[in-house]
Amino acid sequence: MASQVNPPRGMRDFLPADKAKREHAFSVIKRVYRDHGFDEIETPVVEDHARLHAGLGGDNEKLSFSILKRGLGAEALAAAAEGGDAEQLADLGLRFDLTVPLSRFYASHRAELPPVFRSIQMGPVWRAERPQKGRYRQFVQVDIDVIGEAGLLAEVELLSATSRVFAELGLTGCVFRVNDRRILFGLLDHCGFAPETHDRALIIVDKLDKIGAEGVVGELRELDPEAAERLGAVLTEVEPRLAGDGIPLTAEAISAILPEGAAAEGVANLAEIGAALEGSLPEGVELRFDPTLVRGMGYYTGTIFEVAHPGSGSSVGGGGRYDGMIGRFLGQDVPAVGSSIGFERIVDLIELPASTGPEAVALVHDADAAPADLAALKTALVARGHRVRLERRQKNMKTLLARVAEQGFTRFANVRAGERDVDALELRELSA
RNA sequence: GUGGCUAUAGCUCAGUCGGUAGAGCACCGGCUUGUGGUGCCGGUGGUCGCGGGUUCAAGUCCCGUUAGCCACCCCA
Repeated sequence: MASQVNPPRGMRDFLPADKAKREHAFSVIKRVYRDHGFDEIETPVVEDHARLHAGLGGDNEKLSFSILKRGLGAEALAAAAEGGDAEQLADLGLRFDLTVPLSRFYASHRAELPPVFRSIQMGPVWRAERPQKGRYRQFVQVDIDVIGEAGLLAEVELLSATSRVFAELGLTGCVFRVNDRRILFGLLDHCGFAPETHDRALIIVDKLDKIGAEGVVGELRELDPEAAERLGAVLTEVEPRLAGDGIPLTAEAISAILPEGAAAEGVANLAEIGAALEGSLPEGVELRFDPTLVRGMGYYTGTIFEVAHPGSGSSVGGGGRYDGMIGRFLGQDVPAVGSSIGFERIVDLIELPASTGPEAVALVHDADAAPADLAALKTALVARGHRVRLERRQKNMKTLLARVAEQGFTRFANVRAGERDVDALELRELSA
């Protein structure tokens, strides 16, 4: 095995069939988002090391790849080694998400952008994680964001566009689990958790689907036994509902499951979003309230959501409102909501639809056919709208024809040496 | 970062109790077929992931290492 020629760990090469499927998904996503009024932008794949480590990326910061400064000499290396500070060797890093770069982009170009800016970003990001199924060290993210809209219209636009993407890709059965950070914090307050325990409490609540209500309460007791019991009463009621059909995103259903008077602001927000989206969601997409949805990123301030699909063990998308983040770069708070699609994970779920374009033709020619004749025949067929592939005749026709059929060719013609008339070619059916 | 499984020909895989490696497919050649999707015969191709160790002898047993897969953590 020539392992030396494999791509770097956790990164992949894509063969033509893989690439075709990825491009299909890519084009569907881009078209739907553009149709919904979002504009595509692009930023560099590297950012300042300091900006990537400004505390906005959560755990992802620790997983970022750093780029060595150019022209480092022996003295600089020695100084860094002596100081024990590898950081001073790197001034740039590969981006680990698209949200930090977008915030920088917006702060930089605000004057040239509309008051409410709707962006599309599609590109690779890097994380130095241990690779496994559905998890890579280089992967593509597709983000849309609405910047400058404080009202929930932003959430509504985001969710309706994103749900349409899943529908157009043929991914039925998607469930959007929605929550609001204010509901989470309101609930913790209401149960009596001290503010300084909130972050730790949320991490525990996030495990509900893995360790169950009892497990969560057990861990929460270490923070505050009494508050843990109060929250446990809520979770015990919530848990079976989540396992069943879920909780609809309506004012009645949300209020019914939460303690009276807890997190009114967040409840109203979600209820309005649910009402606004009713009737405009595509078929096969469900909207559900999930009070245990947390999401890891610390920068979320309001609505948060995650997309689940029965064919994938992990989420295929997610996002939320992060009103404080751009202010970190701009010095002035700008409201923002973002949605990210797990491109690699949905590519694994979709099928490439059969081509509906003009027939693709393989010209199987004798070895002694003149290049000039072949070029002329090929050009003539291309001009007629065909996709054309030249294949030199080989001993095993069966293998050759099976291969071109697999590559999407639907017809083939035998070309003998001296053949120059494209109309004389017999285009025969190629069954896959 | 933690743990488990795996690694043999270009591909998919056999290889028993340790005795220096095999099949199918692909590829090449000859014949067959003859306007071509057939069949037969033969051939090329492997530092058994890499490095150590045990042994008279290691693909096989042991240790390390690298990579892949899987679970955890976290995430998309």
